[in-house]
Amino acid sequence: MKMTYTIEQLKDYLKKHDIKPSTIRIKVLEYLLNNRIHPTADDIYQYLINEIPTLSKTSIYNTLDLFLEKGVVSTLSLKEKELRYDINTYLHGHFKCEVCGKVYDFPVTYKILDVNESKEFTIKSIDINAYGICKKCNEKINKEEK
Amino acid sequence: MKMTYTIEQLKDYLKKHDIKPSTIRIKVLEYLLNNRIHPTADDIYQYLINEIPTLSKTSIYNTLDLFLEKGVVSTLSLKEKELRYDINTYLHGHFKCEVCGKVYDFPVTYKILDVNESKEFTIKSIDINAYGICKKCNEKINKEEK
DNA sequence: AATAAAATTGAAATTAATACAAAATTAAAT
DNA sequence: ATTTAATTTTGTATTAATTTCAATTTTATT
Repeated sequence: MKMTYTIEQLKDYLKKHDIKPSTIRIKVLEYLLNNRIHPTADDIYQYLINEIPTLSKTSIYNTLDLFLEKGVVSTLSLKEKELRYDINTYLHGHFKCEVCGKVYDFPVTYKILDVNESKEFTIKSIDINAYGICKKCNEKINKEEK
Repeated sequence: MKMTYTIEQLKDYLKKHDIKPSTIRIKVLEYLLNNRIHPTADDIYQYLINEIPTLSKTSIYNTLDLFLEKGVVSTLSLKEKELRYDINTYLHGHFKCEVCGKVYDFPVTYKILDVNESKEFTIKSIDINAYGICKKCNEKINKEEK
């Protein structure tokens, strides 16, 4: 894990989002900023239990719920049992490879928001999720077929 | 529930999708065609248990898994615990009202598929999910504020 | 230091989904 | 038509993500 943020930077990040910093909150934020893999609550827990031996799963859920409420993270729902969390709340799409399970980001242009023209709904957020096979897995499959 | 399909029509629908018709499959299909509310497995079960008293939840899951495999339904994942099922597999978006919980369809133009330009992924399906407040709930909120 | 407020923990409960063997039903073969 | 084989359905048990909530611990305030 790349360590690119100082404690002070992490604290400020939380404060700017109206969140009182605590050890767990700082560690969860640090994990999210340094591991942009759309982790599940359990991913975060499994990593941080090494750093905080008394850590409970509930604290991870509490922290993520707070982050969600304060707009620090968004959630992604990719037809899996587990919710994933994304520190990147800027408009972008997600692609899930059905072979390796990896989730990639992809750019989305604002024209998608044409949807918003409708007077029927007040849209607060939009998710664009694609499913298929990533380049790596495609190449692997092609090799095997030869 | 509007009854708009004959048993024969339902059977043909299944056969065309390479599914051997059975009582449960016909009833689940009928429910999906007549109740376009993006139901969960439990929604379907709760309705059909009245018609088939020995029905088991597992049969609903088996049936829906088969329908999914054969392309009769698609699933939607709306940040809820439960998966929803949609008999409309044609490209369209989903809007979930965060107040009343209702899920609406909305039209999506093909230009969204520009995403596909990317050489990185082979895209098999795309989900476009929006979240916010529906017209009805908005009007209700406005009334209460007066 | 005492008190109040907030955060964290841990155990239990909830529940959607899955696994799988037994039972029931349907189809095929004799 | 009866037996056999194949398929479908059922029911129980299990798994695992999330939630609930009271007790404990930590942090902030008087």
